[in-house]
Amino acid sequence: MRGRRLPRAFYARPALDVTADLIGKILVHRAPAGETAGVNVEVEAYIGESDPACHAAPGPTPRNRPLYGAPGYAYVYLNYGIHALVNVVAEPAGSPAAILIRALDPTIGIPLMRRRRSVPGKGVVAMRADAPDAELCRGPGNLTRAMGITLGDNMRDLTGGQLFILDAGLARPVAWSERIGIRVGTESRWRGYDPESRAVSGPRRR
DNA sequence: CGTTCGATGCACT
DNA sequence: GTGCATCGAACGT
Repeated sequence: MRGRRLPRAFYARPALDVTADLIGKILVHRAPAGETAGVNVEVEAYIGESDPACHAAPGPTPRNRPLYGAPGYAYVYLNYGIHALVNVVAEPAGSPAAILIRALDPTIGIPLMRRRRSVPGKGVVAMRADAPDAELCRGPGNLTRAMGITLGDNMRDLTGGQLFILDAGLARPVAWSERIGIRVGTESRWRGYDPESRAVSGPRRR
């Protein structure tokens, strides 16, 4: 896997710019079990205390602390008591914003991803063995499971650890829509995705 | 095709 | 005690 690790400056920009530029970049996780990686094909921005769907909406709390910190760090939290969801902190420190990674096009470590997904967990059903590769990282909860990303990765520095994002020079088209799965803040079309990828979550399948 | 619903942990009120 | 930035099985049409 060739490419340049995204520097802090990439993340220290307006969240929507980061969101758009994240599509086509490669999320990499080097774990003891092996390396996994995939191309970002679906991401969502959560921006500021005025965004009711953003975890910063209630103001600073212990949980959302990473959002207020420096950009280029991971924000991982437990959702529905079951899924670890991974975000990338954007914008300068003090401006709470994050981009949720919702789907990847798997490129490296596919057997390892398949192995992880095949293990049933708490409230999680094992993925069918005959499921296509595009299903491995389709959806934010599925993606962290396949990549081996856990709550222990919260606040990890994406510019200097085993979890990082690579610019491999891939060009992917970007389409925009409303964010998925939220009950407030649905007006904002802050979901960016690659309309040509089959790994994108949501109702559009085939 | 569509909608409903249970599993599960915890931050926040 | 309430409500999730989910997932997939089970059901209805």
